[in-house]
Amino acid sequence: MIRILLADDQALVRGALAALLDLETDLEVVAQVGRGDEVLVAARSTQADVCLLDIEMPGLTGLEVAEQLSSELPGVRSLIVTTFGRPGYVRRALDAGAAGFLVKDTPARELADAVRRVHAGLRVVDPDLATESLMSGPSPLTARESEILRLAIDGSPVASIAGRASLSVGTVRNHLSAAIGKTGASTRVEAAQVARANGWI
Amino acid sequence: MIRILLADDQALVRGALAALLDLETDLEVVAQVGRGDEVLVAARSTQADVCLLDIEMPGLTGLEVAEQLSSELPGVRSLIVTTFGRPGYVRRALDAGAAGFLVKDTPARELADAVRRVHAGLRVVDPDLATESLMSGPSPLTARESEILRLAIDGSPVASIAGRASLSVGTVRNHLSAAIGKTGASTRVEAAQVARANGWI
DNA sequence: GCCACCCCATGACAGGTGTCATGCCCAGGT
DNA sequence: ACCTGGGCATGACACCTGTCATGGGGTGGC
Repeated sequence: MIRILLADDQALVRGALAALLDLETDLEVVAQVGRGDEVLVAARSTQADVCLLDIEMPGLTGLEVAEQLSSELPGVRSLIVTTFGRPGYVRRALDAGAAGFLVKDTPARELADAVRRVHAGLRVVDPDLATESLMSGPSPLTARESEILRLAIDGSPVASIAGRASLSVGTVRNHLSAAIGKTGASTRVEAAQVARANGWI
Repeated sequence: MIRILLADDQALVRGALAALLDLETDLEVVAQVGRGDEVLVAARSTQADVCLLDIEMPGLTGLEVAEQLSSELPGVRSLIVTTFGRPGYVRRALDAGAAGFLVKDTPARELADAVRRVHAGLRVVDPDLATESLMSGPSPLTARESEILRLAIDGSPVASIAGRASLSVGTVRNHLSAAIGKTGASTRVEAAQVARANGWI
């Protein structure tokens, strides 16, 4: 019997996935949490074998949780299950020690198999996504550029970004200009969206 | 036996919801589709009683589908089930003839009840969302302003927006300026995001 | 008919933005 | 020690943007 922990911030999706997995006789959902920072303790106390992690969660992201799990509970295997198939996410997930990566529009019947494969020690990655991930190499952005882009994505003026980043307006403009060049965009907002679409931020 | 049609673009979520609903003895999922424009024919051919509609789908949005259903198949009742609890969405959903509105972070056990209530002819609306929807009145934006904001949300420069809208740059700037004023934002991108968060676009 | 409201457009102006050149500091590699 | 590359900053410049005033055309309500 494979013991599964479900982490997704949408209760309805969480419950539905539980119903789906419980249909399988060799799978058992032993815990459900709605926040990233609740996964570790729940995984420990319920002795879960496999953790299904959404990426976008309050508290910690699924990627951060995967990292936490692989260092704190190396026996537990993480499977990222997320809405967004951003190329960079796959790389970051595997770097974080996740054993698999599925997008939510894979057929429902494949989920149980993916869990079994992950539990058996195999890597499970959406084939389309894997190739796409290899195509669009690693992030070309420096750490600072990524940080500034995250602050720029809401369209706030440069002065506000500079304030939040505790940098001068000129420096922020330079980082943004560099990011705009690297992403092929023509405004900072476009650049931020390109970066997000690629999973670079 | 209540006959249910599921429309959601994420196959995994769709399958999981089907598993959840099929646990109930009085409910039966008779069709699953991944696109908005496939709902009508599927609902007709399977004689569905209740349609669970996600809002964000390729083809047609759930709101458009609800409108279609209420005019073409008045006997079929629509229940909007979506990730985003934007205030304006509730109003638009009910205006479109939907019988209910649920966000995906409601507890899983409530879904079956919601389906039964909708089938019984009752309205089902998330209570928090209902009040929030009443608080933030209808959209203050004119049709043109909404259209321009939709084009502005990706951060493209005004000239590009003007081109796509077949308007002069000055006119676009005026519409944007009006929208910025009405939304309380300070840039067009912020204004577009405020409008999206409120379900105005 | 008149008024209110919206759409479209133009022009002018202040301030914001992206680019570029230049320079300093610091860490890592050779 | 030297060089390279990133982070940080300044200043200058052209261009883009948001605001405002103004005007013409259309539509619906009184």
